[in-house]
Amino acid sequence: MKQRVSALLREKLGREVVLEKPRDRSFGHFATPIAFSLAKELRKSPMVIAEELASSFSESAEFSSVESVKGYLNFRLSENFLAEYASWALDNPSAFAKGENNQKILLEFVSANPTGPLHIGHARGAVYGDTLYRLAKHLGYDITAEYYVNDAGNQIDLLGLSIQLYAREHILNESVVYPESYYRGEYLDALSQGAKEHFGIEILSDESRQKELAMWAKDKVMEIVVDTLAQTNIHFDTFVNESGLYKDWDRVMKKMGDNVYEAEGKLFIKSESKGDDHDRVVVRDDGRPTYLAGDIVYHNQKFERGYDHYINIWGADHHGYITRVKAAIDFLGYESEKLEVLLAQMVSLLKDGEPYKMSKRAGNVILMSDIVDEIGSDALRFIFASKKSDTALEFDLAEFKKQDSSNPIFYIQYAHARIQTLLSKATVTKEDISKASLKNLGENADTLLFDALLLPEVVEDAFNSRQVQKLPEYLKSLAASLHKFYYDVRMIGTEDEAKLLKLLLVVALSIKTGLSLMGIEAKDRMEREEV
RNA sequence: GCGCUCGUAGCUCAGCUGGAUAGAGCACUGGUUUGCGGUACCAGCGGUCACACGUUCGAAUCGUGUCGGGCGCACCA
Repeated sequence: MKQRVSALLREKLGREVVLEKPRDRSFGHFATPIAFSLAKELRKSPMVIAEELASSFSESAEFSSVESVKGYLNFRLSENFLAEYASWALDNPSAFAKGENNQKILLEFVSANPTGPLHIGHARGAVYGDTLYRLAKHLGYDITAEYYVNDAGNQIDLLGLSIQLYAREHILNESVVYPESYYRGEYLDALSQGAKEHFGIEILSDESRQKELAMWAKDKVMEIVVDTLAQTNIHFDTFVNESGLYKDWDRVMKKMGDNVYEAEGKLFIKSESKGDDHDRVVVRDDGRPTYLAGDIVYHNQKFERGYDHYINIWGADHHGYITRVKAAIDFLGYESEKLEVLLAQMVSLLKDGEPYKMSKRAGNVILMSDIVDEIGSDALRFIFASKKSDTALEFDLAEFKKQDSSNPIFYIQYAHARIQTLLSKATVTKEDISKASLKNLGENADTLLFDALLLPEVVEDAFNSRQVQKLPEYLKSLAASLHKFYYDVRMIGTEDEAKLLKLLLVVALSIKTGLSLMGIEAKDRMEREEV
């Protein structure tokens, strides 16, 4: 709709025009303050310009009215236009709100180390990434969801060690002296039991076999990770293992040319010349590559695969890392502007107002799977998608267990279910409904119809701005409009039943489509809580 | 110290490509149809949009500075 209006204005004025939603719906469906910016160049008052523009639109079929108020230009879409659009959407539900972009995008997210289960911090990036992914797909982008598996380096050695430590204490009943850093958590129990069965009990105490143990275990951990993500409707198209990338090492270094140099027996990249604080070590003096080394070969491989655009979602604690990776991409001869890094901020949890502490050292990490068990995948997704990803978030678990309007996911689901209930009570046939006209519905209904048809704009805006919270915000307000409408207007058994139900179908379509873009399935009825 | 980021109602957060009286939910107070699920709806209460200066016809939104919170400043990942 908005595109249509924009296009008309562009045609008329020969320039892009800012369109906004008026705060007060009585002003119309769309508005633009264009007259203010024209005032200077035309040397006329904004009021006069707006008047002139308004009258020039009087012939358009798309608008029922175009008015100028205090210099603003307010557009009201015609019933015909809205009705036709809505009918089209109902006839082509799977095409509703879709777009026609064909850019190839590589979206990398989660990429948690395969050394333990996902915790609550990973969940935020996971939900954010998957929501972006769904939006992009819907808009027609050729997008690939990728998980980078850091299965090389210290953390993997540490995994082998940690399993042995755990097994020695709990399976072999030895007394163990713990080093400064190692992993802990319940999952080690399953891993050590599994290792015992797979390799035999000797591997649990043979230090020379730690690597072998770790390489086996990291695949098991990835199974846990993939499983947790699947619980939340998150799936990846591709997984790239860091360990498989080093065969290209020499070739990649050659590509970097003289942006790599040796000093003190180590290999550096000249990242300082690209705005970094100082040059970074890529290979240590003992020959072991650093974390950055892995990212260099990985990003080289990404760019060799040839996408139009790259998006990485990283935890906010990695933001200092962006410059380095971009520097490396430049050195490799690619355009680092094609890489967009989005940061997901920290999450802190409350339960009934009390902080829910997460401490790695004590091993009582809050697992993503625990939260899913506690409040369900839908609520988890909704919470994380509802907040701007780049601000720290605090939320209370208890709020999302409530079964009433204070719980937004419940509220939206209830709106959808309410519509289904009404449809099941209809005294008219499906055919009556689909043939019904959406005209002459009255003002309340027109407003609701317009709100429901806004989804395409919201989807596009949410993706383009990378602000996925716009979608849940929209769904909340659409649900509110629906509940209010339900309260104000009696539908079943009235003269207008067919057309009103058709209107509700449009609302349901929007809600259902919107929820599915958030990885949430719309419900047709709410289960009453047993009291 | 340097860099990034955030500071909007008692709480959790929207709004930020500058635009018409600053929004929602929670909490608190009070209401609601002799009707489709009251698992809902309405109203009230509550704000110097951290502060200052600047740009502009117009600033919560842009710029600079100050204060405050978070994160980062590894040859750890």
